Amino acid sequence: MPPRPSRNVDQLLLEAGHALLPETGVRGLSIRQVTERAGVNLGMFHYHFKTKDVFVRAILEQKYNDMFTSLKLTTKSKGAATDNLRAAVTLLARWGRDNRVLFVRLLGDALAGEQVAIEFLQANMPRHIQVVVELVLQAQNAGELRKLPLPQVMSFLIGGVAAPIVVGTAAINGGLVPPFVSNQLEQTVFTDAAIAERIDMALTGLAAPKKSGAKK
Amino acid sequence: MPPRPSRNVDQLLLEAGHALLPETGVRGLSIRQVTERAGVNLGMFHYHFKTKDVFVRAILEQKYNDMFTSLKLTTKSKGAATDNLRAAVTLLARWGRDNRVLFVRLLGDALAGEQVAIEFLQANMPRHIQVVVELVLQAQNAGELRKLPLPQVMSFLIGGVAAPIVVGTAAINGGLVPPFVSNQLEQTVFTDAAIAERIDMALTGLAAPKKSGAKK
DNA sequence: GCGATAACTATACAATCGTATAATTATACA
DNA sequence: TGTATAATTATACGATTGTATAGTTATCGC
Repeated sequence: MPPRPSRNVDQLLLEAGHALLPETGVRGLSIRQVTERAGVNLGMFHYHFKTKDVFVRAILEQKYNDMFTSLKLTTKSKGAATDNLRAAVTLLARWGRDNRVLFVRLLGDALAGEQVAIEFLQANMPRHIQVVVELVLQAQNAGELRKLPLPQVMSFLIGGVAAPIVVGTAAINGGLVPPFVSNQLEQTVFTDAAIAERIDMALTGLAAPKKSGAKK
Repeated sequence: MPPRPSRNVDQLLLEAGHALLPETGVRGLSIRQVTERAGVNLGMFHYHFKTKDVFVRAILEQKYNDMFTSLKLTTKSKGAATDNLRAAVTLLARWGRDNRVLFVRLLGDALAGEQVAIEFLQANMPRHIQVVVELVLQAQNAGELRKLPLPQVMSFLIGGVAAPIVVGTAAINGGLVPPFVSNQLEQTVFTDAAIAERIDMALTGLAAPKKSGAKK
């Protein structure tokens, strides 16, 4: 029973999908566009993946391995709680920056109600957020941070640290800003130093009204 | 020359558009859906508005009057610069909260590359942002805030204060969170008190390393 | 070389979209 | 009362979408 050998068209399709998805988002991704880019017959899409949902899910699953496996957050209990928190948030923020293009697109898709994007974020984000939550609680219990409501703390922290990356990326990708502003953004907002600075500022704002807070 | 009197179908269409746009966004807005909701023949759409772009622009223009005219920011030079900044940011943040549903949708549309949404935000946002920029510069020159790069300051300030509202709204609208979490969000993130708290935290983080910062 | 079998091609279907237009209707004035 | 005229209707065009399928092709074991 020897059939015709595969030309691995499914791989070509997935590669084209990886290239196109960050540009177009889920809703904007056209099957014909994918097959054309892959240099493959339209029928092969249905042959391998049946539906667009399955295809996108396959792409995101591969993205997951590229993105989330590089994000290893640990809750070590050594040292000051705030320092552990700072370390975790730093890792998370840098990871968001390094994956910002796809990440912003997924956020946009999820915001537009795209189910498959929502599911992906819902499935993969909370686990890592939870690490930060626990570190925040530790820092609060240690008296290093004020005991504000968790949603308030988390959204302020993530908003202050990560939102600059999101809006900066969106502005650059959307062509809203001229190139020299893009460079300025990258140098004053995207760098490790800028991230660290924002984290320090956020933690200072969240710090308990002690004598010396969490200044750098 | 007495013609047939109008039944003001254009008004009905605009009303339907106002109701649907925040739910669907620009791209998701279907002309047939609009006419159906307005109880009006499909042809009337082309008769009154010709194209979807014109229609959406008309809706946004009306929204503008509802939204932006209620936002009057002034740069008064009385009192501490930081206090003026705090007042302006407070107004801006409350305004964002009050218009959050449409606002988040427009952000999503713009993020998805929808031209008409981009133009609307580009045309109307910078003017109000500029007021904050100037107040930040005044506070920096007064030595009340550290002289960090403007993009860093603005994105941190707006991110920390407004991002919680945006993500909270998106989460609620997208049905990502159960109702009791929605209530929790609204009470710990959306209230005037919560906004004021975030602004204080952000300003504390941005404050010059003086003896006493901008604590409440 | 033959044939079984999976890979592949060409094409079509049904739905939805924005847009357009020819025909019909209802009115206020002559 | 007839008629000019704008408002309204019914319908269609062309493009694009995701999905499906009948038929063709190339290969390996025999």
